[in-house]
Amino acid sequence: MSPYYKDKDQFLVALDCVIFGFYEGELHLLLLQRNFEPDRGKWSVMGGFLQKGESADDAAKRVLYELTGLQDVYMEQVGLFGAVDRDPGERVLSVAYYALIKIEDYDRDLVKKHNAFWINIHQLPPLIFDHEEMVRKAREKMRIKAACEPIGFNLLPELFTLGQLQRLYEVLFDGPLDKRNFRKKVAEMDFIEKTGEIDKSCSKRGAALYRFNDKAYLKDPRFKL
Amino acid sequence: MSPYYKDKDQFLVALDCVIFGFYEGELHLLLLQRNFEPDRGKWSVMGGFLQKGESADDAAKRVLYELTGLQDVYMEQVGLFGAVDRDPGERVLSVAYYALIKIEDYDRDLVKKHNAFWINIHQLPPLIFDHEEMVRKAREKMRIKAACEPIGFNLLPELFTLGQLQRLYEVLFDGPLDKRNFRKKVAEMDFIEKTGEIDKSCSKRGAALYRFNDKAYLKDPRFKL
DNA sequence: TCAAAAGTGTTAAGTTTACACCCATGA
DNA sequence: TCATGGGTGTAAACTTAACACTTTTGA
Repeated sequence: MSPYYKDKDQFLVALDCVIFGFYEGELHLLLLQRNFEPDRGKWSVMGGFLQKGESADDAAKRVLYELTGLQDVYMEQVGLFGAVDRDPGERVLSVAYYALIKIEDYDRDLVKKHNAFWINIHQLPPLIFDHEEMVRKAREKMRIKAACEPIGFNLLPELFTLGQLQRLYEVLFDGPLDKRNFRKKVAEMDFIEKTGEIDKSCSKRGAALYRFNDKAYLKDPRFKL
Repeated sequence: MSPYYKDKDQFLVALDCVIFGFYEGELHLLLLQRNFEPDRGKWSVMGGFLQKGESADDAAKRVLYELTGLQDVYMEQVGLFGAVDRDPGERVLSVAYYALIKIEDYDRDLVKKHNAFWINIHQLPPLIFDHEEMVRKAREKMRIKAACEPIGFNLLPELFTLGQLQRLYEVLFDGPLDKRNFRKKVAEMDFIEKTGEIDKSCSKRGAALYRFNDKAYLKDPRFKL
């Protein structure tokens, strides 16, 4: 180490990943029931340690991959959690991220192996350390982003109905939306494309399936629900 | 160290502080021209290293205090900057913060001692490492916050004119505001109080001085410019 | 006397909200 | 046949944007 830095303290740095999924009209988090110490049996978000030679963003992707087998996932940093006693065992800094995943895609075996479960966001158990604050901040940050950028589509399948889309935004913004007003706005966004296909699973009548066209969005990025 | 953590890598952690100030109708940053290695002579934001036994937030306050002599300053975390090669000398993680200070309050001697200068935000020199990205993200985060919470007052003196306030928000939002519309909105916010005092320094005619009443704001926090 | 910033209301345009009924189908 | 979610338009309320002249006073 260069002399300039050599008398400075060094720290363990963890990555913690708040993983959002959407199914059955509800927002869920992928949480681990720890089968290892410390705090065996308690609930936490998925974490791991930063390693020499990897960036924080890469480490967060690795941690997500280890649990879900997914790559190229929408992730954002929530921030650094740096309270001295946040981990009672040892001084550990943690960088929290959130991820939005399509819930049909993840690797069931990996998740089972980690003893992880999808928990409805309205029925969260107590979490270890400062993980509840991480979840709160992740949700808030995601909500703000979702209000002005079309990130919600990362939580939906490739093809989705307007009913699903509306329900997603009702859950994200935590309040009912008017169906006609909602559809009026969607119709104005050219990057939300009707595919011609019909979904028969959600309703008896069947509903038109739509797709988010990210190239069209980049050409004309006007999003506001 | 407990056995569970002992084989994990450890990291140097820096704090970097993007310090905003407002005077002469312009937004400025307090930047250091480094008179020490590495990168002597180059420009950077104020930084320091995290120490054992202090939280990241406390360390950021310390770093700000060391440069300005100010305490109880509005600060927000921008995020962790964790690229592997961000500091070419050594692997150093950095947690960036931004601070909003009343520019008439800081300690001139400390600033001089650190070889720091107020630089107009539109005339920034190249900065070392990833400090330009820190500044960009800090500005963006501050802008978003300033749009829905009354944090701008941290950049103004206790007493200010409506002209100063409007100019501040024009600078923050980077565009002209209509004077009559602006004043109409300010008049609706009961926590922006006319003091009865008159400022004669900004104009020949004199302008009414206002004050931000934070207790009144907490009672009825409706802010939107 | 004039330059410079302070102060003051109204109208048009645009956006948001509220609201109710028919449709197609599987059970 | 009925319960379920899909699909559709209009009018009122509200918000935002545009706009010009008078006042005061120090230089």
